[in-house]
Amino acid sequence: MINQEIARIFQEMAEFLLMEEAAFKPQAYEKAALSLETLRENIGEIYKKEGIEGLKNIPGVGQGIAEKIIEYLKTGKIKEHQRLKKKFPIKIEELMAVEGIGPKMARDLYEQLKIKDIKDLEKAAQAGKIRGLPRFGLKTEQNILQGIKFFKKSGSRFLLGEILPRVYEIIAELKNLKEVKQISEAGSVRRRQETIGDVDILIASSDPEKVIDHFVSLSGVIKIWNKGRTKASIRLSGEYDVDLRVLPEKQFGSALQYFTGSKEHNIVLRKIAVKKGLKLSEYGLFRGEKRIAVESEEEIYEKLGLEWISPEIRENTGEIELALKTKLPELIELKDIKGDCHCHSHWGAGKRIISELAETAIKIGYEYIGISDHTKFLRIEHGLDEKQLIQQKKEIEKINSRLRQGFGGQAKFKILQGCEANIMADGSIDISDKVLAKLDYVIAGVHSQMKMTESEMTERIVKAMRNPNVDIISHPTGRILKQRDEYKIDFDRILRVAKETGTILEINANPYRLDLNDKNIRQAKKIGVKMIINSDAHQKEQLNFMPYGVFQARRGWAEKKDVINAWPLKEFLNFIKR
DNA sequence: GCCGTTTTCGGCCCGACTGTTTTCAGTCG
Repeated sequence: MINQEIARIFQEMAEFLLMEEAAFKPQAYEKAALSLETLRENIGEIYKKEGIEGLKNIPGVGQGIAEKIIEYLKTGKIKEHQRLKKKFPIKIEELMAVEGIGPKMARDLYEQLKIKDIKDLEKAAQAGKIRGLPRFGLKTEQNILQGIKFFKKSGSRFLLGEILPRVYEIIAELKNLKEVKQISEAGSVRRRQETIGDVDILIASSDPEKVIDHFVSLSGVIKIWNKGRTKASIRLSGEYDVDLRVLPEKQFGSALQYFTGSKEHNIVLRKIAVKKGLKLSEYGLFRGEKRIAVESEEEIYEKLGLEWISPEIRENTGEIELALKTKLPELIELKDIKGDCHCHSHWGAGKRIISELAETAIKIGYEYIGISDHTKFLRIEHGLDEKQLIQQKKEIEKINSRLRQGFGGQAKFKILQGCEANIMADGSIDISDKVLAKLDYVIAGVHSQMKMTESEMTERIVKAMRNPNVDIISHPTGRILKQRDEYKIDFDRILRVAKETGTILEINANPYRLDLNDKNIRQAKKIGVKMIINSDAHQKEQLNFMPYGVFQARRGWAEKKDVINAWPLKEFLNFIKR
């Protein structure tokens, strides 16, 4: 996408300009880059429709940067960027990925040792050449080697789904201490980001020593990075790090606000504070020397003239502007979810776990569950054919009538029958329309031949959406976190056709998928395409993936009205095509 | 280079930590 390309160039220009010690320009370019990254409309379209004035309406884009955008649109490059690249022919992004290296150090390393990338850097450090440079020393050299080691084994981010359950356990255990007055996760975990670098936990206590002693002796600790008077860092057996900070009780609110971030969100809050003649930091909101808010986040936001903002949307992508006008969306909550429609019973593999899934769903408090097994094209998953689907339908009817008896004849809980059919390369579905029409709903998804061109893949999915029997598209972009990128698709077109045909897009709650992502969700909401949050459970325990889907939906600003399995079952069934 | 219910010029977010330094620049979150 062209927005991302230009954003990347501006980001790089910001780093180069820092190396040139330019004043204020770097921040300007960085701001423009960030703004383009989160921009939903295509920048080329904006220019075509509204010209340079349209570009200048983008926050952080003024005359100068608008002209550079136009230059890129017309010639495919930006002269100023070329000039900087020539002056600093280095892989700046790569070098800065090493912890402790920023633009200035990268510049010095290039100018004095001709270091252009990590390979050069490692060689120089190993040869002991870095320690002799001005403003560098032995310690810095060792830190660089350490940083390279970490960089190499990375993909060092972890899935929220891998980490959050453990965080809940740690919090529950620390809560048992009577010295712990308040406790919360902070940082990207609290914002429910898809992936997490490290975990931040905050505690309010008057006896930090005791709390920290307990913290570093938690089960599963394999390394203690540091243990201070009010903070400590540990590495857990999953190879991820947890930082703890212990604060005086009174400071908990401002510290929680500060350490939750995001950085971009906090920067804007601090600017708002400055404008009001105040100062915001982790120690509180101040007017001069006087602390006017500190104990709770609500208090801080209120004194800044804002509604309290849910952590999931604290990304400075428009939430602050809405909070100023008290117009924040009412984000969907887990308790709004009335049922789960993407659950596999592995019926074709001879398992009969439908009633177990139903029991689990009843325990969760759902009003219905939808069984949607794979279909015949996916042999390896024991996909069902037409005949098996009809047999399964009969069994589900039987279980449903038994359930009704259990509830004294009342239909308090219902099992629906769907399927997760395959969208073939040509866009057709691997189950006959006649049988599809007999099911309560039909999910269709791409499970093969994922390396098509953008137009091929888009047309494939569009054709499936135009099938009147297809209600829902599962994991619409196909990405698997840390493993595989999304398919090449024209998501705008998918959205337009979804809107036109009334097709529902899935928010797949599996922590490895989380597909749609937050940006997709915001786009869908804006266009008015409805979504459904499904666990994609392959065993009954995985029905508990649902919260991750809800977090993702919240990160995409989705409300109850946008998500059909937050509606009463009757409305849901009325909405789908049949 | 951007931006404006204090400004079209003069501002531009905050604090801790680290390593290298005798007072601070660079990096990070």
